[in-house]
Amino acid sequence: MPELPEVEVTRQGLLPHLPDRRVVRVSWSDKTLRFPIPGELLAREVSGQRIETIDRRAKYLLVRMSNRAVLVIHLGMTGRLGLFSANSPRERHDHLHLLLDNDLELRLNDSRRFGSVEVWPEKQAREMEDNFSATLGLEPLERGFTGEALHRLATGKRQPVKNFLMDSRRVAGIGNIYANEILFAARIHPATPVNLLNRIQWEQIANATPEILQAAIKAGGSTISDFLGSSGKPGYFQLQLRVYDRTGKPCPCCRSPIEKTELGGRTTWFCPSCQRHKAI
DNA sequence: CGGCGCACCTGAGTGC
DNA sequence: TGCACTCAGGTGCGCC
Repeated sequence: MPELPEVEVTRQGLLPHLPDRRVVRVSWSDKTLRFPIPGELLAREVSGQRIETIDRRAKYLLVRMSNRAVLVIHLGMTGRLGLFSANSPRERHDHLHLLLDNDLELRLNDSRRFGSVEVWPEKQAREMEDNFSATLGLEPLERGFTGEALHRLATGKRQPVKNFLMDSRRVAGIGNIYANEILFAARIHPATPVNLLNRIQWEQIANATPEILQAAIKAGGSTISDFLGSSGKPGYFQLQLRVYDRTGKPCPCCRSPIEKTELGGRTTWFCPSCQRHKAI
């Protein structure tokens, strides 16, 4: 569900409210998310601590505590993280609650339970974060995200470029919606094997990616069925989607009907006329 | 190592 | 109204 823009919108929504708040009490459901919720660590490393800040790496939110422990939250397909009045009723599928010292409660709701909650204890946080980050690829909104870097990452690989963009070990934060949109913007067919892309095409991808992601963040993310920002408001970028879930609708550039296919087990949309294997 | 299929879950939508 | 079926924004495992 949430991809980089939705996770970033969540982070930015929480940022004005979390730093300097103390976590008064932590509670959690007994349901297993992707992993069991680490109750003992939450009680020991998070409860009672002050929140320093909230960062994002790939699609993970990193809540940094004053003792240097880190609460790591992934929203999976249906996760939402938001602040609520502490005495408001909890909802079905609320799995984690952090009561803050201003009578607000940070709550994680996740109906499908593909999300995750982990804690890096203060003593090992540094090492665990380094190991974690080492498994993740380039951040699309950071300086190193260049055509040249992408080209280098793809050398020796033959996977379809869409799968490459969605492979978190190479590129962080891009999921199915934005992979489709980025390749449309770059005018590249999603099935093109990465070894066939030339340097101009990598530049097109490197340029289109942050453009699309920033536009989505600005619009508050995409609310397809259930994404809500931390304020409980939906996003509006779905109104700007040009190929995702638009089978048969006219391409915004050439009016050809958008086509649907499957790649890596994920539904894939593209314009058969604007996105050809051999561009330029 | 690379790439694929599949499993993990609930809920919304569709068609009969 | 109800039932059966399909599909969904992610990730990581086992397997070839």
